[in-house]
Amino acid sequence: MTDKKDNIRSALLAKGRELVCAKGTAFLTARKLSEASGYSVGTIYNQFANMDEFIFAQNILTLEALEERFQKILPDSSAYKNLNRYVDVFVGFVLENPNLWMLLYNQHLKPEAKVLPFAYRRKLALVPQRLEKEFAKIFRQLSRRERKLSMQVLWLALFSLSSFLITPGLDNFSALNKENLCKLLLNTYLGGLAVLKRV
Amino acid sequence: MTDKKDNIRSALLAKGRELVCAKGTAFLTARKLSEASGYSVGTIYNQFANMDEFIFAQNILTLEALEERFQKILPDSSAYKNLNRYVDVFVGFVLENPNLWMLLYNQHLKPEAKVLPFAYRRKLALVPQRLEKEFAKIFRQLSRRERKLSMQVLWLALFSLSSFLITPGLDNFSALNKENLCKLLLNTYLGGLAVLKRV
DNA sequence: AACAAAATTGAACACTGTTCAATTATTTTT
DNA sequence: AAAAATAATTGAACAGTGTTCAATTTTGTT
Repeated sequence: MTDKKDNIRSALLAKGRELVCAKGTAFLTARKLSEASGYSVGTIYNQFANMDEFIFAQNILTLEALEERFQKILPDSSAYKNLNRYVDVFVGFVLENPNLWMLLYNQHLKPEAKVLPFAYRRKLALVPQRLEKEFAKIFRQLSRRERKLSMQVLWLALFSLSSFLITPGLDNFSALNKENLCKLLLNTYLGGLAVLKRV
Repeated sequence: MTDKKDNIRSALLAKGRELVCAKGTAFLTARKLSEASGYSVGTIYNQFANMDEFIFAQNILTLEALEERFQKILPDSSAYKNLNRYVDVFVGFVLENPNLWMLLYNQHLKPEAKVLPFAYRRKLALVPQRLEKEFAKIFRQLSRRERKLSMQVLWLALFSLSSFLITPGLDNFSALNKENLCKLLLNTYLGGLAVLKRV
């Protein structure tokens, strides 16, 4: 019973993922998911409290897929190189899965979504935590507080910037490819920290 | 006739602005605007091709209000101070008008809105243009191309970060107030450019 | 005053998320 | 194996969304 329930849940998530990837976030509606999956609208609401919860479940899968890519990275002795590699992988993932990432990013901007679900927030926090480890190697002299702050600002900037990477509006910036956009931000910021904090 | 038409247009925009400011972007619907303004739904569509166009007209007003604040700034001899002042005013405006800014920012993330209207893009471009003037004073040695690139990255980072300033999700970052979040990004980035480009 | 032109209207259409009584399927008990 | 109890699934119905357009009302002209 729980088995079958999970199967339906998984099937819905898989079909929903397919829909989003192929046609975009606007196509992820209860009825279209119902049609595509073969399950009725009511069944969707049996498995998920509402469509927002469905999207959060989807976003957790997205973050897990990103984590998998991070885990494949072979660590270098240089923290700078590692950070650049992380950003590379991050941007690569976002650009390869624009619609899934849009689905994720949009949730953050919804005025209703006062507080993001715990499970989702936990998964999301894993990304900057990875960066932080390398970050700490470079800025040992900084106080714990200062380091955390600087890292948070960097991550927020990269994360929010990621939304623009998958927006047609960015196509004006033809001079610079999108991977380098983020790496320029990263390295300039790191350089600034190094000089301003005299590390 | 054109007079009255403009009056309706202005009245609709004013009421819509009121609605957004008071109740949030979700309350800006054709019917609610119709009720609040006293004009029928059809009249709204007589004045604006669709709700998106209404929102763009609204966003242009928002950018003009921001421009007004910029114009009030007394220029300093230090370009660094001027840039900090601009960011101060920018962040201040965003925080004082969170719902209007949300309305603006959201348009950029809509997958349908392939290309933003020319009039809107022009207004939006005015903001980084202001920053660029001060930016150029500091980084004279940089090539035109390099300067433009660095400036674009900085502005994109600040602009995208602005969306987070008005998101409840950012409340975790209690350590740092939101004004300083952006100024930390600004000054660290400027410091990084200065050292990396040996200016 | 009668006509012509323009502006305004709101019911109607197709869509959205969500609910919940009725149906169907499954499990348990007799 | 049949009957009863329980659980899962359904889709019509409700309230909301953007948008259209024939019918009405208002305005301007002859």
